Amino acid sequence: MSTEEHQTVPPRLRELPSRLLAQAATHAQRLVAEQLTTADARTWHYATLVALDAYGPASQAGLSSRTGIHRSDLVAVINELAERGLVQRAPDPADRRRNTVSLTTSGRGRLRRLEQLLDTAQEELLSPLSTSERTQLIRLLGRIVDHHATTAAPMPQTTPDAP
Amino acid sequence: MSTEEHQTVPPRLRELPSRLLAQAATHAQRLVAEQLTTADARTWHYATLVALDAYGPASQAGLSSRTGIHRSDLVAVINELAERGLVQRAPDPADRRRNTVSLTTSGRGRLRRLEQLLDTAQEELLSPLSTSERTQLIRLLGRIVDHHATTAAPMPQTTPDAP
DNA sequence: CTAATCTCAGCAGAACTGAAATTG
DNA sequence: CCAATTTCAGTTTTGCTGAGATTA
Repeated sequence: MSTEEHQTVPPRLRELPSRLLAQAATHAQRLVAEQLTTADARTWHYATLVALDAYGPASQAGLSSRTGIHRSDLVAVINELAERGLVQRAPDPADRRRNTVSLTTSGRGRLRRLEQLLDTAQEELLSPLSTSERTQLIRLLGRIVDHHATTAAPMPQTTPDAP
Repeated sequence: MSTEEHQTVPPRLRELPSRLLAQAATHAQRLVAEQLTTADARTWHYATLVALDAYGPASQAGLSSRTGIHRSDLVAVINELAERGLVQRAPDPADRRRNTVSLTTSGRGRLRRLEQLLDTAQEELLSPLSTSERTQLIRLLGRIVDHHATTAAPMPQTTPDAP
């Protein structure tokens, strides 16, 4: 979606929730990318580091479901993080199909830096809102996302209930 | 952004406003596209028809700023709408660089149909929210979008104030 | 044999860039 | 000569599909 509007836009269009979401998301993505670029990082890098920090070493499949990064794209993300010395990728001795990905010390440090940059971006994004409006917005968005994640949930990688 | 999450996602990630926006926007886009596809239409078709209905015939440049569709992409959109007999494209006699695009009768009828489909999609999207929560969400998103549209406003096609 | 994991190669949609052709 | 409009060709970015190789 185009992010710019310098002219009269029909109100019906301007107030369409799906369009407002698309535009707000575009601005958010831009602000986040601008911040992360200053540290030579991208959003997926941040998501991966957070997941590793929160739950410890994991296989790439595990990281995929914890971050929402597609299994196919994780390869490149881990490559980039490993190049920078932020994570370590080692074969899992218990199951040799898997790689165990773990956070290095400098990865943990980098995560703290990215947290700061992310905070800056969120602050810029939400700057027109008061504190209570921000929490309200987060609550409402969370309800929408939860509803459509659990409702329209398509097949997981491995059908979770079928025998 | 991946739209699926079947596992534990770190709370820090789950509650990140920029991520919530991205996911909500993805769901919104999917729901809207699903509806519009049943009438062989896409979001840009709807936006264009709305703008023509609201402000009357316009050049493609005018439609670009009223809908947010990139000038380059409007060509294809108008082609598709004209193929379906929903708009008419005719050279502007007053300024022969321009095409005047206008809504046909059947275009007006199609717009009413697309309005219904859009309403359905918005209803699905916002179904977990009460009426007052919906208006609250729209208000908050509108504030964010307005702020970043007027604040970070990059150059329009034609600089609007420079002499 | 079936299924999970990692990897790669490539597709599809969306938004944008740059430039040519025409006209003001 | 400069600017605006329409159009086209191509790039970039993103999430995805599909398949091969390896191991459980």
